[in-house]
Amino acid sequence: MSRPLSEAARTKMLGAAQEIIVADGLDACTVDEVARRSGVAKTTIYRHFKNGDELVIAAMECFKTDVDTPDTGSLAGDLRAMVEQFVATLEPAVSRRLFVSMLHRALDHPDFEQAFRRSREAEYGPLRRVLQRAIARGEVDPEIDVPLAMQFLQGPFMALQLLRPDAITIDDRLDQMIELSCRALAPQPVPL
Amino acid sequence: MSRPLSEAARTKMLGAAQEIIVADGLDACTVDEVARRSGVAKTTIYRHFKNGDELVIAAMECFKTDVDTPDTGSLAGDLRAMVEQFVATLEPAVSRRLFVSMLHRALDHPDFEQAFRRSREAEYGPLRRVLQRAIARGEVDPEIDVPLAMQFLQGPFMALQLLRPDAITIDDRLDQMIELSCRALAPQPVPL
Amino acid sequence: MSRPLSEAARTKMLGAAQEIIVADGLDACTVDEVARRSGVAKTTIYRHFKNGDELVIAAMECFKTDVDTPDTGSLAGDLRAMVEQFVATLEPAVSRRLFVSMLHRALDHPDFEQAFRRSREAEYGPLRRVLQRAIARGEVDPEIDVPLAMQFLQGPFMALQLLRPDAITIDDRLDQMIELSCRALAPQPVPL
Amino acid sequence: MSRPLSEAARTKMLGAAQEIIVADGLDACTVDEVARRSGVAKTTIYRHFKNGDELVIAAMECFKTDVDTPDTGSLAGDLRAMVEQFVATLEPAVSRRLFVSMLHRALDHPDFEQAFRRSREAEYGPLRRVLQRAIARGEVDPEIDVPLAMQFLQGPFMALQLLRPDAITIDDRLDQMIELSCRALAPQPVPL
DNA sequence: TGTTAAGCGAGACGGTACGTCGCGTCTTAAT
DNA sequence: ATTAAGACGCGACGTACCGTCTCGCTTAACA
Repeated sequence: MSRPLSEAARTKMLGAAQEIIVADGLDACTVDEVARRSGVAKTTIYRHFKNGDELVIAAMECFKTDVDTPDTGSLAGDLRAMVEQFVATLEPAVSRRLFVSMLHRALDHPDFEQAFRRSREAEYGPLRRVLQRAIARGEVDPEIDVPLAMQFLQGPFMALQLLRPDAITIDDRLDQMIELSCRALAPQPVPL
Repeated sequence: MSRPLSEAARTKMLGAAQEIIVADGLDACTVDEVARRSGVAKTTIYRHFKNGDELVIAAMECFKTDVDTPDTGSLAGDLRAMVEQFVATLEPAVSRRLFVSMLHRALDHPDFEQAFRRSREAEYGPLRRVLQRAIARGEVDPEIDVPLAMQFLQGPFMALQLLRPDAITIDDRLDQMIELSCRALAPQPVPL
Repeated sequence: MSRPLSEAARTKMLGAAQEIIVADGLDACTVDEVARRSGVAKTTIYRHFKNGDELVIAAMECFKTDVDTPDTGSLAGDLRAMVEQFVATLEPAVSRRLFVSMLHRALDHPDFEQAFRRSREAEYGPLRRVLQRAIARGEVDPEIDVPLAMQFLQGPFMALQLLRPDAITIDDRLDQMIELSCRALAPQPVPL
Repeated sequence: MSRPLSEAARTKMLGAAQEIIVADGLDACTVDEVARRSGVAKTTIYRHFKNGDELVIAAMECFKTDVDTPDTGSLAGDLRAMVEQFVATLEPAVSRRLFVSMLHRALDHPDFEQAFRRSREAEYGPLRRVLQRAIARGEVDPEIDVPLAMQFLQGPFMALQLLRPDAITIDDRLDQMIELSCRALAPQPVPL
């Protein structure tokens, strides 16, 4: 019966939060700073979110974009297309920062843990579809354990993303990696 | 005419720092807390280390243990042995925390970035030797790009460690993943 | 063609305001609190008064009671009667609070300054009449400056009211004070 | 055995507090503002004073100056000298503000009540001595109740200070009022 | 008797102060 | 000179009010 929470205020504060996150990282995204940058009063922020963490999590959710399910006709092509989309969506250095920061916060804060998990799920569907199509095509061993295979596919990519400060680039190295992954999952040749 | 830095104090503070790190994580390891727990004065800490980060890094270095180079006769066996040693060295949940925290700090602090890199290098030698023996045995494609192969071996393991809150356990899943990794690197069967 | 301001609402809010003022003092009489206690919405309050100050001032005006002009036949008797009426009108501790609070607000807010002045003028008329009758009776020096004498009469009373936390009581001290005041205003004996 | 509270910090914050008080009044003297103006951190202020009220009270105490006991040979002269000193010490408009504000805060806060009382006691000694000398000289009725007389001397002056927004000035009005006060306390002429 | 402008209740909004916490650094006093 | 203790500046936190503004419902005056 009373005045609803202002959508404008919410937009402004989430916008500011996202700016801060992209520019200076998750840890710079404090309630005070969001209030300063957005012009929204701190009290108002606390009306929308019960604490600073919730604000940050909400801002992070906004980064989520729908992940397409490519269909290039080959597993390698599909994987490459997914990486390309990933890279196109967010500056690789930024996404690396965010990934690490989320992982870090998730260590101690269940809310972040869940948010992180949710954010990863967006990729699971497309990847699973890609994988299953590859199985159907006979590119992948039909007896493979799908969750395991998915984790296996993500692993080298994640190592690349995390351990290389220069982050991911679309290059030969990536292609080689994808090729190795495909080979691992390929149906075993029947031993003579 | 002056007094050398007390080795006893150094020992106490590093010990306390390690205790804190294992028990509550890297972020709990502040100068204040180390002073509290060790009984060593903050001033003293700052005499031994130019700032809190250095203290933490020094404490982290102490965790480093020599990584053996196993020789079981097969790549899969060697990899498994390495994982087993890794798991035996430090509680998996703890090592996961530390890995993530280091990664996080490395984002902004070059000192941590270097420390992190150094800590990883301890594994590179043994892993490289294991890999090269496998090449010699003909288990791995001799034309493989070694750095790439290493990243590829570490990747799935890292994904397992990071994305599973229950951390790594030695089980079938691990074995399967090792098998996939080996298969990825195996020489290509000569097409008929 | 529209709806007039509700008299009922006005009554409720002024009533609540007065209750608060008497019970907890002027500073507790905020728009929020009046809204809470009266059940009238803040909006409505602001529709009746352009701001909280006006509400408070209006509530204060309601306390004003006509001050009688006593006629006991002597200046001392009249003064005492006035004090008695003053004390009977409002709990001394309360009137002390209000006096001080009004004085305080008057420091910065001209509206309160005027309200305070108006509230004091209610006493001026009766006091002036009492004084002039005393002059007529020969109790007071006919050449006295009337405004000065009035302020002089109020002074000790005000000191009593302000500086004694236990506020004013009708007692010997008061009688003595009145006697001294009368003596000061008495016609000077002609020096021989 | 540890580092003592910094006298420099204390000086800076009290100085800033006094500046604020004189310039903008007691109510503008908030912890935040003192921190801003003095450059002293808010936390440090709370190390020196357990809350904002204590800071304000401490700042007020600094205004206290020794009140001289004049000796002009007549009660009227002494009173006038005291008023002159009072006026010379602090801008009348400022002292009026402070007086009212202190009175106001004293209503609800015992700490301020005591501070206010203490601040007034500085005048009591000199005034009492002046009064007693007047009694000795025969200017004042020797059977007078001293506390009553003092209140009586202060009262008209206080009325002047409080009720005149233009505050006190040294002028005829003041002289007349002093004369009335003296007359009130004068020994009663023996009735024939 | 239906329309409609305004009153009305509820509470969101921006603002400012509060007092707390934890950090890394710096200073004193004592060993 | 080293140590212990803790003050210092900084800045985020979350809370409490304040006065104002905005919503959506209701109601009273007019047609």
